[in-house]
Amino acid sequence: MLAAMEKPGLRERKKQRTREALIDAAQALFCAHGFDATTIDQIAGSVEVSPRTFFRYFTSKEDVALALADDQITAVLEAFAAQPADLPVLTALRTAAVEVIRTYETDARFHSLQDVISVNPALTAARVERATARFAEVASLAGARMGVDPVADPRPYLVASVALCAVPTTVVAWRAAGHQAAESELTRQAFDLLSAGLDYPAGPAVAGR
Amino acid sequence: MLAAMEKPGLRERKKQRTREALIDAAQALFCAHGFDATTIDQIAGSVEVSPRTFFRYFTSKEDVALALADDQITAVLEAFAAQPADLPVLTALRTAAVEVIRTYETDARFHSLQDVISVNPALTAARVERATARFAEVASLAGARMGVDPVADPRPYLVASVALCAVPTTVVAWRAAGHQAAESELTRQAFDLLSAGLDYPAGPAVAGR
DNA sequence: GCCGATAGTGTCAGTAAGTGACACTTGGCG
DNA sequence: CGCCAAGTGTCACTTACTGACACTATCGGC
Repeated sequence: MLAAMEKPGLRERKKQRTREALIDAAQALFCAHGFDATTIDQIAGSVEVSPRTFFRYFTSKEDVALALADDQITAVLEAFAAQPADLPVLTALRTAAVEVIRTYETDARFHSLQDVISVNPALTAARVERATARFAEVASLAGARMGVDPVADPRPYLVASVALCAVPTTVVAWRAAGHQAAESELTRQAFDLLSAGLDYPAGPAVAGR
Repeated sequence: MLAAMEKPGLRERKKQRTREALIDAAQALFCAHGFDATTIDQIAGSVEVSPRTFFRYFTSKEDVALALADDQITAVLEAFAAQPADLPVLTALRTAAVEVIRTYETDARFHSLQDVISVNPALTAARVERATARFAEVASLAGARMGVDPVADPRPYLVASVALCAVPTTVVAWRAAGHQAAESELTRQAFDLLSAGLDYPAGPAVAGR
């Protein structure tokens, strides 16, 4: 079960190359013309592959756009599991998330794709959908960390949903509003605010609106 | 601008009836056969209207399914604005959300539609999309309540995204996991946990996995 | 009560996503 | 070489959704 580092055979490697090529082509086209304006025919065409074949690699147009986002979630999961066991949940999760985002932050391809996703509401929502599909995994890890049963206690689920869904969404909204701070910094900030609790008291009336 | 309670004319009323009829028909069909298995032709047909006309009332199939969800968000917005100004943000938002959900909780139609949405990932995602579109409104209200500028301070946005996106998602996940508690109760609980902060310390190792 | 502007609807033709069936090509292997 | 199966292309099809244009029914003024 562990030994699988063998060179995977010529066929397998070709398949992998096709997959990568499709992702690259899709990203390039999405960045150039936008998500909606790009057709499957174009993506497939620019890799010299039939549209039918595209759908043998990706279940939908969204799928190819979110391939990297999926990898990112997986990476956060792994980093979360690797944190020292005595850390409070959100602290561990924050550290994991920030670590992962730091890794991607230098990747130009990642950034332009990030923009493509942020700009398109349907894509943004689809990313949340992907995240939702993995709540159970995060909740399970969080529950173990807290020493509670994630089936009996709603808190691990809440932590998972906030981390996988609210935090990235907030970051996107915040960026879209014109604040160009680094993703990792915004993420760290969001987690810290969540740690402290969100029930801010009423303040003095603010001038203007 | 205030006087608009006039009987809106025969034409307008007919339009409204068609809209309601389409929503009802769609809901019935969705509940009976599921979202994907229901076609626009069926919905339009059962109201004796052309498919083209359907798209003059709703921009998409999702749109008709989420018509009620939109109303719900609007209701929460209004209830939030109506809360006493000296309440802490999350407390006010929690009260508003619980009030609204209580209202809908007795509506059988709402419940079956809720199930239709939860069961379909694409619909769930679309609902998140709708919620995301209204972050700015909630953030603005929250900012005013906190006495801070929602453009300069990320906290109102965080509150908005958690309330509109993470909380309902958690509730759905929690229900899907088999816990049949009332929506309003789960929502209240989620808000209370958020108020207290989520950074739970590491606990003793839990038996089982 | 007639009549013209206009809102609402139907018809038709078209694009694009996504799927199933089947035939073909090509890598892996005796 | 020649077989098997994975991978791919082709074709035909369904369905969501859109634009153009013609038709019908309401509403306003006369």
